[in-house]
Amino acid sequence: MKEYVTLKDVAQKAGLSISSVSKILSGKDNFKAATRDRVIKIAEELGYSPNALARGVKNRSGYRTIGFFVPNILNPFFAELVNEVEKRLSRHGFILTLCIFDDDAKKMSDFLKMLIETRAEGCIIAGTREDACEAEFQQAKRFLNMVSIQADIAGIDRVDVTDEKGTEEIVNYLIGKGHRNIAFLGYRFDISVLKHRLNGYYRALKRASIPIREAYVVESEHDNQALYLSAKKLIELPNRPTAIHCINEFSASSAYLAIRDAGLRIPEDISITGFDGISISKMLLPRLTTIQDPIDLLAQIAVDMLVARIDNQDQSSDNKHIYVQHRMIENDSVAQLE
Amino acid sequence: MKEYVTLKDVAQKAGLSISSVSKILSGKDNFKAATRDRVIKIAEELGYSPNALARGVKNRSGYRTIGFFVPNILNPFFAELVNEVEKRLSRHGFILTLCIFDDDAKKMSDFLKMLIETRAEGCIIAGTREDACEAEFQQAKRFLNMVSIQADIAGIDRVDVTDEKGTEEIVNYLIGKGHRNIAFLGYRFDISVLKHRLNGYYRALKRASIPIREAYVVESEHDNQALYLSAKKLIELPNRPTAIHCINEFSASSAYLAIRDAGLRIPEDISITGFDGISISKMLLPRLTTIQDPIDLLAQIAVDMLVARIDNQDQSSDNKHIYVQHRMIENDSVAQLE
DNA sequence: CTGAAAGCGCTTACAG
DNA sequence: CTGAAAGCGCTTACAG
Repeated sequence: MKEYVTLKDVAQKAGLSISSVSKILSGKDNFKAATRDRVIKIAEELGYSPNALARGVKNRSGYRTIGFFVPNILNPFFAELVNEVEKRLSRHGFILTLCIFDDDAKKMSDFLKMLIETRAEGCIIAGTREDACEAEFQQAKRFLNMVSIQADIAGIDRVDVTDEKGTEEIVNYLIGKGHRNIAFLGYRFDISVLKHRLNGYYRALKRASIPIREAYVVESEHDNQALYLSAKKLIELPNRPTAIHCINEFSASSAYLAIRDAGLRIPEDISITGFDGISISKMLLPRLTTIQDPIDLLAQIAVDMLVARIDNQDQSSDNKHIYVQHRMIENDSVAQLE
Repeated sequence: MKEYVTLKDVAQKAGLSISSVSKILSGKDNFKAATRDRVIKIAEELGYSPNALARGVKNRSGYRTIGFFVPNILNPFFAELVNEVEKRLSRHGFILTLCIFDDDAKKMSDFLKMLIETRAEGCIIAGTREDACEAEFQQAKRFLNMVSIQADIAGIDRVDVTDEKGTEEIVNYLIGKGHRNIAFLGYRFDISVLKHRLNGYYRALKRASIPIREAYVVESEHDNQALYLSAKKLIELPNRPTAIHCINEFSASSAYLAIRDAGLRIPEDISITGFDGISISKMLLPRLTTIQDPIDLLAQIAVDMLVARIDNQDQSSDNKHIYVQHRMIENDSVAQLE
């Protein structure tokens, strides 16, 4: 550890008491301008920098930090979310510390522990797996203000997208275009958001009396390679689907790649739809028909709810659960059948 | 601020002294198993969580944090970098706190101040603007171990990509394909990395005795929209370039969009090249010919250098400057002229 | 096996 | 206008 100058050092050099220097340096003056200026100058010369830890022991006059849990950051959805959340938190004067937990429950619980011991003010949890660290999070509620963005943690404020309705709408749209062999790519049973999206898919099929085919619902890890292989598996099915709805655009982009590599065309051979509305998917050709969710709104609501809790403006004991409305964007990745 | 249980509370309930409880709870025992167990149980019941700030005042037995400065996180290059850096730091037992500074010098210097006051162990700086907060960074060297990734800060360890050579190589390649009207998209004079890339471009042109056209070097802010408009400007030039080398793939993707929207084809009407090798650019169709730089290596070297400084394994007073080798990836975005 | 005391760096009533 | 004293929550020699 590097050497730091303390109040004592400054006081010594200035020939004053520690408490006087403390008051001067934190602007709680009543001192002669001359001595004040002198002290400030000496502090600067010596390179004094207040010890935020010591300060923080007594009163949290120091820095206010918020932890942010994201499953990964390679999916641009989360990168955009981090961007929006950080921007807003820093505007409120908070520091963001990031935990990219990446399916590692130990990492999550270590980080949570650190937030508590370090007396952070709160945390935001995005898209965790179901019951990952559930017990730890429940305990942490006593110490930390918490809100979640599309994550299933009981008893905290929460903001969500209309996942089920959104998926239902776009699958309905596919059905309206004459598709009946519709696959569902990227499912993971342990992520609650995806359960809702899957439900939307089921509901749409049911309404149209289309039987559910197990082979059409493909589970997959959420990295590029796994998604690519899952898409490939779908394409090679004896009963190849005419449309694939992807649980998000990160998955959709892998599907594009797999379809292209198989020598097939979108949408002539296979139609594709997605979910999220992240900026990179504008790169996809043909343009992707998708469900857009407003990432900036998710971030804004989450941060506002959290700040209201921290400031005690919101003291209600029942939890908010806010749904943010999706919007369908029709583009060129879906063919009309027949 | 939430209520926390202290050692005193535990001691009281256990009928022991604070110091005894402290020793027991931090495992520095010599106590009867019975009393130890009792204390641990009481601590748990009460929900005791040690105050890391108080601990940290004396000795940094607590949490070790590293600050990471990135200009933005919407460019997947930086998202991937954050991912790699975070993964490695957490493996070394460090917490990452993130500053997305986004051209905001005030935000940078506030964050730097916070790192120092909070007694962080070091920081990593990626891709800053030239002389943004130069003075502050120089001062901070006294307190913080620092390394940079492609950023120009005097007197610290540094890792870079062979930017100039890489750009020269790919522009040479374009020239070899018969191109002479080659534009350079996405330049910003205040980012030193881009100066090196621009130099590579100039050198290649010079070697082929191609005169430099000012209109072909387009400055642009680095967000999607600005880049799109800059690309558009290039396309509409009376003397339209036959090839555009983009300073990175984030820019290239905007160029793709602009070209497509103008009703032109890649590479038949305009050839495109990029720089970085980020995963999303695999989505581009036709596949982008580009210079790949190994992001994981950049992160690894930066973290290793930083950790060596923190652990005092590296005490050398002269700074390392490591170059990581680029690699050209030939794909389908460049046409052979004539 | 357990505790009293001093100290980390700072702040904040309370005096003078 | 300035300082002595107590305290924040914890740790660590030093005693016993």
